[in-house]
Parts: sequence; C-alpha cells; structure tokens
Amino acid sequence: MPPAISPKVPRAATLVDVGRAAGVSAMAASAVLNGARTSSRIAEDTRKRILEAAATLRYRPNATARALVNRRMNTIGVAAALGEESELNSYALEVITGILAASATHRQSTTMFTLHDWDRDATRLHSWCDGRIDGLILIAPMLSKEAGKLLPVHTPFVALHANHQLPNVVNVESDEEHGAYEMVRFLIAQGHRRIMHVTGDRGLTGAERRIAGYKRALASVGIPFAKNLFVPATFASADGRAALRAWLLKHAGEPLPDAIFCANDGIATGCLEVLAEAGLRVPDDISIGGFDDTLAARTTVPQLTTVRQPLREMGRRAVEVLLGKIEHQNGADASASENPIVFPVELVPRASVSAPPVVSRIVPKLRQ
Amino acid sequence: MPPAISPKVPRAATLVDVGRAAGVSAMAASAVLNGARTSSRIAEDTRKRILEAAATLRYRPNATARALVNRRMNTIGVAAALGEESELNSYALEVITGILAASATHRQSTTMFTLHDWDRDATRLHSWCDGRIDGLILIAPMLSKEAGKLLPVHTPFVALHANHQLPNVVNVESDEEHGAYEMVRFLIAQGHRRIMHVTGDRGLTGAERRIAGYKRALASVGIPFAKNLFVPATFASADGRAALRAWLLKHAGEPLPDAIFCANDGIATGCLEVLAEAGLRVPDDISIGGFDDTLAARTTVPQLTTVRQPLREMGRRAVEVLLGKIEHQNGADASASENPIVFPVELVPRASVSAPPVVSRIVPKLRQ
DNA sequence: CTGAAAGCGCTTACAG
DNA sequence: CTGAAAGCGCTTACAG
Repeated sequence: MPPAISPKVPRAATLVDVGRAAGVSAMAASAVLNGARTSSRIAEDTRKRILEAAATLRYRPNATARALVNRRMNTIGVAAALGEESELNSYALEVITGILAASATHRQSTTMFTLHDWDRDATRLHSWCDGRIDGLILIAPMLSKEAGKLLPVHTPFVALHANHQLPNVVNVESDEEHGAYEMVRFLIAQGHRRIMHVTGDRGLTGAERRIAGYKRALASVGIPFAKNLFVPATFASADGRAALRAWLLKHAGEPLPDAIFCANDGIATGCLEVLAEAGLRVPDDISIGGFDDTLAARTTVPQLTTVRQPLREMGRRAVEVLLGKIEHQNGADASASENPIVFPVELVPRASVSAPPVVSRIVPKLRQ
Repeated sequence: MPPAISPKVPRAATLVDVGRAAGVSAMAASAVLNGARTSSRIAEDTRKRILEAAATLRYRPNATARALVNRRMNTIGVAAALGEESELNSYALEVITGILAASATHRQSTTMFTLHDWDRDATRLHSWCDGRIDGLILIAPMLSKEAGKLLPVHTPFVALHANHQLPNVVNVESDEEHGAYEMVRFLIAQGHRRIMHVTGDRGLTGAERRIAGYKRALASVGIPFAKNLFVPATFASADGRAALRAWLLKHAGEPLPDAIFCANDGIATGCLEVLAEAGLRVPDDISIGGFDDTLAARTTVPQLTTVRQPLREMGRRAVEVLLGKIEHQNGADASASENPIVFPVELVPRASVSAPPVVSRIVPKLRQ
C-alpha cells in the first residue's frame, strides 16, 4: 500500500513557472517582473504575456532567493534592552513607532530583537547579523562600554541615545542637558526655589546630562545646590516611587520641596502616586516636572509638564541614516555625515506645575 | 591610472572558506557546523579542525541561503493596524512584548508589519508572505470581514482578538463578556446603582461583548438598562474623553452617575481627564473602571480598577500555536487544536473605585 | 567517515 | 530583443 499522500499546500509559483506559462525563459520573466534595469529591453507584447501569467499564477518573488544574490534583505533590525522588568517601556514604544513608520516608507521590513542585558547578551548581536538584516539600530541608552566593543563588523549600525560613543557608529540623540536646564528654569520662573531632582541611573549619559542641566539652571540664578534635595534613583518608575517615598519618610516634619524635577515621565508618575498617597495635591501643594513626553505624560491626572524629546522623529532619522550607510557600504565612509546627530527638545507646560503655595507645606507622616 | 580601490568590507566567511581552512570539503563543514542530523558521522579530529577554522574565520551560516533551501526563515511576522493616530497603543505594546518573548524562546526572529486600515491595506499582507516570514500573527481586533477573505494561502496564520472568525485560522481571545460582567457586578457590590458605560467601537466584537456583560450584570440584580447612561464611543482615548465631555455638557444640573465602566483603559484615562477638568474627584465623587490592564492603568493617578486580560500570555500562546502550524504545514491539519482559544480574565481592584458618595453629586457646569 | 553533484529561486553578465 | 550559463551559500541525497 502506498503511503497516504498528504494534502500538500501547493508550492508558490516561481519564475520558471511564470516563464513556462508565458512561453518564455525564466530570466525574461525576471527582467519584467523584478528587474529594474533591464525590463525596458523586453518587447511590449512578451512583456504583457509575462505580466498576465504572473497575475494568474499569483507570482511573488521569493525574498530569500533575491536576498541571497543581491546581498540585501531589505529589512532593518532594531535591538532594544528590556531591563529588569522584561518589558518594552513607553520610551521604546515611541522610538519604535517612528522606526516602523520610516521603514514602511522606505519599503523595508523591520525585525525586532530584544536583549535583557547588554553585557550579558551582546554576543547575541552577532547571530542576528547573518544576512537576515541589512543593518541594525541599537536603542542604546543602557549600552555598556564593553558591549560596544563587541559589535559585528559586517553589518552597519546606527545608535539611538547611545550611552557610549561607538567607533564608526552614528549616534542619534537629543539635547537633554538643555532640556533639563529649561525645565528647571521654568520651575524657577513660576516661583519655585526648593527644587528636588529625582535622577535616572547614575552613570548613564542620559541621567548625567539631566543632572548637569539641573545644576546649571540652579547656578544660573544663584540657588545653591542642596544635597538633600538630590535624590538618586533609576529610570524605572518603581524605583522613582520608592526613592521619593523613602525621602518623605526620612524627612517627615521638615519643609516639603516646592517642586520635583523627575528624570523621566515614569519617575514622575511614581512620584504622583506617592504624593497622592501622602495626601498632597499636585500642583497645589507641590509641582512636578517630567522628561520625554511619552504616553504617560498625558494619562496622569494632572497631566505632566515635561520636556519633549521628538522620539518618533529620532527613530525615523535613525532609519534614514542607517539606510544611507547600507547603500554606501563599500563607498565613501560615513565620516562625512554629522555625528552625533542632536535633536532639539522642547518644554511642554501642562497642569502639574503651578506657582508654589503661599505657605510652605510640611512633609506629612506616611504610613510605613 | 587604475581606479582607486575602495576599502571594501571583507566578505563574511562561507562554508567553503571554512572547509578550505580545515582541509576538508564544504559539506563536511556544513555537517558539523549547521547540520543537526549528520554531524555525528564526522570523525572527532576533523570535527575539531572544522570547529577551529570556523572560530578563527568567525563563520556565521548565512540565513538567506539556509532559508532558500530549508524553506524556513525562522522568523514570524506580526501585523497590527495602527488606526487613526498612526501609533502603536498600549494594548499592542503588551501583546507584542509577549510575542517577542516567546519568539526569542523559540529562537525565532520577529518582524513587525503595520497597516493603517485592514480594508485598504489587506492586499499588502501578500507582499510580506514571500519567504521572509514563516507565518504571521494578526493582531486583529479591527479586522473587517472583507479583509479576512484576502489572506494569502501559502502562509500559516494565527489571529489575536479577531473581529471575525477567519476560516482555518486559530483565534486567541479572552472572555471579555465575563470580564465586563465581573466589573459591573463589582461596582454594584460597592453600592453603585447608576452605572454608565462608555463603549468601544460599535460593531467590533470586543466592544459588543463588553456591552453584553454590562447588560447582563445589570439585569442580574434587577437594575433596568438606562439608555441615557449608555454612551457610545470608540476605543480611542480621545473619543472616550469627547463622549463623556459631551454627555456632561448635555446633562449639567442632573444627577451624576455613581460610576463609569469604560470599555478600555484608554477611555478610562480620557474620562479621568474630563472629570479632573470638571472638578470632580475620583473615586470620592465618582468611580471609574477600565478594561485590559495595560500600562495606562498603572500610570494614571488614581490607578485604575480594571479587568486584566493576560495580553502577554496571549501573545505568547499565539506564537506557540503558529509555530505548531508552521511545523505541521503539510501534515495533520490544525483542526485538532481548539479554536478559539479563550483566556480567562481577572478583575483588578485599584484606587479608582470606592463606595459612592453618601449624597449624590450633580453634574457641574463645564466650560465649553 | 568523507566528497562530488544537484538544486533551492533568483540575478547578472555574456552570447546570439 | 531573448536565452543558456554560472553563481549567491547552503543542504540533501547519493556514491565511494
């Protein structure tokens, strides 16, 4: 008894199928269906026959075969570190939205890779660079120096918010120092003097630049830097919340700060929660400023005054720079283009900041 | 004068390079480096020589060449419709996080495709299905019936929250009707009677199931369905906000509802904003319930009582079902597996719901 | 245990 | 204007 024939899905049509159906060779079909350069050299009626055959056979050029000969997959990779919570955050969401939009515009696919930790997983980058992508965008605010040295050589890279300058890699960033400066100047202009800063991860470029802007703004109006208003935390929302909570616990009975400048919107969200828990009203009792202008900044009540980084634009630009690099891979090197590419930022005033209360508030007792 | 030789990036090493370096043929190298089945048949010391050669040459198997012969790219696609705002929302973020995690576990790449509108762009699905992906997950709460008919045939699909049952496509969904029922029962248990529902897009399965659960819960305790507490909107946050705003404007001076059940967290967020603007406190004056338990539910202040759909789990499961389908593409059909796959949901009580105020509130006058 | 051959589906010179 | 040949880098039978 012969083995039962399984109901196979019919194979997709190939160029030779189309050629046969049109009474023509495979590469004539190739020329009219896929070839940009040579298609004009085919006679008009053969051309028409081929087009018809392709339509009835529902011919689709096989992407892997084309990639093999063209050395071009028409897809770009995006690598992001997930961090502790193993989740994409709203910062990444914005950036990725921009990348996807630009990729689609340039008819490229986008494949996403996630790492848990740059140091531990940097070698995995090599396994992505095996022809499946033509180039890679590193969403790299957490990138370590060590990991940066392990980048594969056959694949072009572009970095976004790179934590270390990578050799031969264009970095797309924004003027975070200036953004922090503007935010703190804005708070000062509203009448605030005792301005707390809850920081991002110490040592990360993003965090340090915000700290620098905070300090410069204070100095610019002669407000001394107060160590007890400087609260180290991380960019994770939960850490920001915990840091402020600990601070309030420790300083119960002392004067409350006028305002808090948080290193990102997630931290600001965490602070809003703690303040609500403490029975403090924002902005009546205390003002809050964030950074990034992610989704979170608009879904808090009150909405957050924040510093807008044009994250989608930046993602879009990263794609364009990368595509340029892919196309000129063997040609003039990219040293001609600017590096880093620095985007301007913008203060976005919303409801979470107002003038300070006439009578200074006292830090209330929190339940442990 | 000869043309200047551009400093070419050296080609990546191939199997024949490795073979040559090890004094052996390319397919011996193939057997030990890439072949699972045949690698044991190579002598131990040849094997070692090959491994060494591969290491010094930094050999990486070319993904496109392997894909061409194996008919397997080891990557899955994810298609999501972006809608009006052209942005990934937090629902998609959760699902995608789960998909990325599961893909990585199964050593698959994930490539993302975005559509603006299923009806207009459904034919673009075909262009993704050209060998670059082995299967596709449709994030399909908005999928139209027409678009569903246009799916390519050579590629396996799995749907997530499909708005229409697709022939031969497993759908991963959750028990939304029950979730809505539980939410409204919970509100009733807190003492609420006048419970508003701000709906999702009428006609979408997700919206209709929530409406059904809302009605069933009211009926279960003999509360009559009140047409003026039933507010049609869409799943877009801005529409939810606008719908509630219009309602408050129209009903100024009348009694405020005790509670609002919103069809998703985004709508709930919009409602929080409008209520804050109207000077109403949540939950003191009015309680709010959401749906989905996305990031937004935890970044509002107060945090949202909501119905948790296990979106990451669902994304993960979609990957697993899809992989099964890819592997048995020519074998037994998938009719054996359950369809739809329905996940349970769970009420998550948070700060946005409390008992109703002792004295009923009146709808305040809003500034136009 | 190892290698020569054929082929996956396409494209790029090269002939005619 | 059109086709036969070679090759992209790999794998899968098939010989030896």
